[in-house]
Amino acid sequence: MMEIEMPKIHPSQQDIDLIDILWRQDIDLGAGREVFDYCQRQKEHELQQQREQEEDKRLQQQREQEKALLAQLQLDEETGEFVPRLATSGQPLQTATSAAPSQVIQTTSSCLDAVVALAPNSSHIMMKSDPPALTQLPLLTAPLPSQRTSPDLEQAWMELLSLPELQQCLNMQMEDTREQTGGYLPTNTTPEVQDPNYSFYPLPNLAEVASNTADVCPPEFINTFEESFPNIAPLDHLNQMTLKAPDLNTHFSADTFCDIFYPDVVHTKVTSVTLPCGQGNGGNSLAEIPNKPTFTPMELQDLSPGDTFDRDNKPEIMTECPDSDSGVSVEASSYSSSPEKSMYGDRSFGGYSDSDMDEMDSNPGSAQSDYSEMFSLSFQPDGLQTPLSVLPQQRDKEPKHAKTEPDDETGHSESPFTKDKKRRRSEKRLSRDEQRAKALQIPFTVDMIIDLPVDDFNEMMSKHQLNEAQLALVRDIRRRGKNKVAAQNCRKRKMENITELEYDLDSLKEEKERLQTEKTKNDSSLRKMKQQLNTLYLEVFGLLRDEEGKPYSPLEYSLQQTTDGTVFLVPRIKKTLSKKKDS
DNA sequence: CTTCAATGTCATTCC
DNA sequence: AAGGAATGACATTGA
Repeated sequence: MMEIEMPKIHPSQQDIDLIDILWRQDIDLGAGREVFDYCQRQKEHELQQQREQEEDKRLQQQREQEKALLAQLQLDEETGEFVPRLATSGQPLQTATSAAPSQVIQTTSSCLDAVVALAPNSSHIMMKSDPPALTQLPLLTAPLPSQRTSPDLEQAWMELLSLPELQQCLNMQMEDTREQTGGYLPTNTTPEVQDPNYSFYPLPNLAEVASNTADVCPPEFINTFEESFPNIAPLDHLNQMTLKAPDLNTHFSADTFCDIFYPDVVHTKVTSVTLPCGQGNGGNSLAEIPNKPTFTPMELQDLSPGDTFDRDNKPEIMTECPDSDSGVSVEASSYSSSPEKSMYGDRSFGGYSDSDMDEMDSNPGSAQSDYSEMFSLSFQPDGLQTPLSVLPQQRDKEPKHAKTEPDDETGHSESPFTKDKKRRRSEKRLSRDEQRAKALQIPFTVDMIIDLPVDDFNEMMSKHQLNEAQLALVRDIRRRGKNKVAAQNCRKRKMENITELEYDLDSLKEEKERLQTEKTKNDSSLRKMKQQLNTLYLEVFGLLRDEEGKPYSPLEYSLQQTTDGTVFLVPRIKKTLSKKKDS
C-alpha cells in the first residue's frame, strides 16, 4: 500500500515527510530519524513556524471580519437568509440572555472564534447549531484531520449543521432535556434569544486543535505532526495512509473539544474518558489506528459535549439524535417557528428537508471516505443507535456537492464493507420514512400511518402524546405515503393511457388501411361499371334507327334515362341552343 | 461522464 | 375546511 521511494541522493520534501510518517509509526528505518537530514528539517521547521504565524495573523483578521459581518447582518425569519441589519430592527445576533450562565456565554464566544477559525469562508458558519448537536461534533470531527479534503468536509459540515430538521429535532430534544433536568442551559423561551447561545459551536480545525492541545501533548509531537503535515494537501503519498489523520484527531479531540466547548462545565466529565493525548508518542497511536479505531461508540458519547446536558438521565437522547436530524420535516420546522427555520427556513438553503437527510444515507462523501473505513468496524447499519449511526446520514449529505463516491475508489475493495453498504442502501430505499419514524421514536409503523383511514388515524394519534416534531413527521409520512401511492397510480394510469392510445392508434391505422383497400376496390369496380355502361350505351345507341332506317348520329342525339327507367332519345342541338339562350 | 428510466417528492388543483 | 386524489415538474439514483 505504501510506496517508499527512498533512493535519492537528496531526499525531497516528500521523502522527509514519508520518513517522518514511518518514524512515527515505529517502522524501523535502520537509523535515527536525524540521519535523514536533520538540518534541513530544522530549517523547514523554522519556515513552518513562520508560515504559521502568518496564518495566525490571517485568521485573526478573518475573525474580526466575521465579527464585523455578524454585527451587520440580521437574520431574515422568512427566507432564513442573513440580510443587512436595519438600524432598529431585531435583537443583536449575539445577545446572551440574562438567564444564561456565564460559562455558556463563554462557550459561545470561544466557539465563535473556533468556528471562524475553522472556516475560511466562515460566513457560512453562521448557521445554527443547537446544543444537542454538540453530541455529534467529536465523532463527526473525527475524520477532520484528513484535511486535504477540508473544503469538502467543511461543506459537509455546513450542510449538516444547516439541516432544519436536524436543528428542529435537536432543539426539541434539548427542550425536553431541559425540562427534565432543569438543566444549566439558558432558559430562553424565544428562538431569537436562543439563537446566540446555540449558534456557534465550533468545528476546530486541525491547526486549532493542535494549538489547543499544546498544553497536553509534548511539543515535539506537535512539531513532528506539524512538520509531517506542513501543507497537508500536497502530500499525495500520504493519501495512501489515510489512517493517520483520524487518529490524530482522536487524540486531540477529547480535551480540545471540551476546552473549546465547555471550558468549565464539561471538563470533569470528559476527562474521565479523555484519550491518552498526553502520552506523547504519536507514532504508536498512529500505527494503531488502522486496525483499532480509537473511538468506540461509547467513547464518542462520552466525548460528546452534548451529553453534558443530561447523559445520565436520558441516554436515549444519544440514540435518538443521530437519526433525529432526518426525522424532522420542513413542515416541522415551519410549524414550530424554530430558530432553525429562520436560519435556513424552508428550502432557501438548498431545500433541506427530511428527504434531504435521507440522501445522506446512501452517498458517502469524498471527505468521509477514509472516515467510513475508519469506522467500518464499529459502524452498525441501523442497529446500535449509537452516535455513529449518524454517519451514514451525514455522509449521504455529501453527494450533492461531491458526487463521487470515493469509497468505491479508495482501492480498499473489501467486500464485507461494500456488501454492507449496498445492503444498507437497499434497506434505506425501503425504509426512509421508517428510519425517520424510528429516529423520532414514532410509536406507529409507517404502514399504519399511511394506510389507516382518517378516522382510525386520528384515533390512533389521539392515543399517544406526540411532540410537535413527531406530529409533523407523522403528517409528512402520511402525506408522502399517500402521495407516493398516488404518484404510482398516476404513472400507472399514464402508462395505461399511453398503452391504450397506442392500441387505438394501431386500430385506427388498421382501419385506415382497410378503408383504403376498400376504396381502391370500389374505384376499380366503379371504373369497370362505367366501362360497361359506356359499352352498353354505345350498343343501344347503335341499334336505334330513324324513320328512314338510318342510324342516329351520336353527335346530334344522346340517350337519357328518367327516374322511372324510361329512356329517351334527346337531340343534342336543342341542348346546345338552350345553353346559348341561357348564356 | 452522459444518458435514461424509475422513483420519490413537492406544489398545485380539483373533488 | 380538511383530507385525499391527480398530476406536472423537478431531483435523485442506479444502471
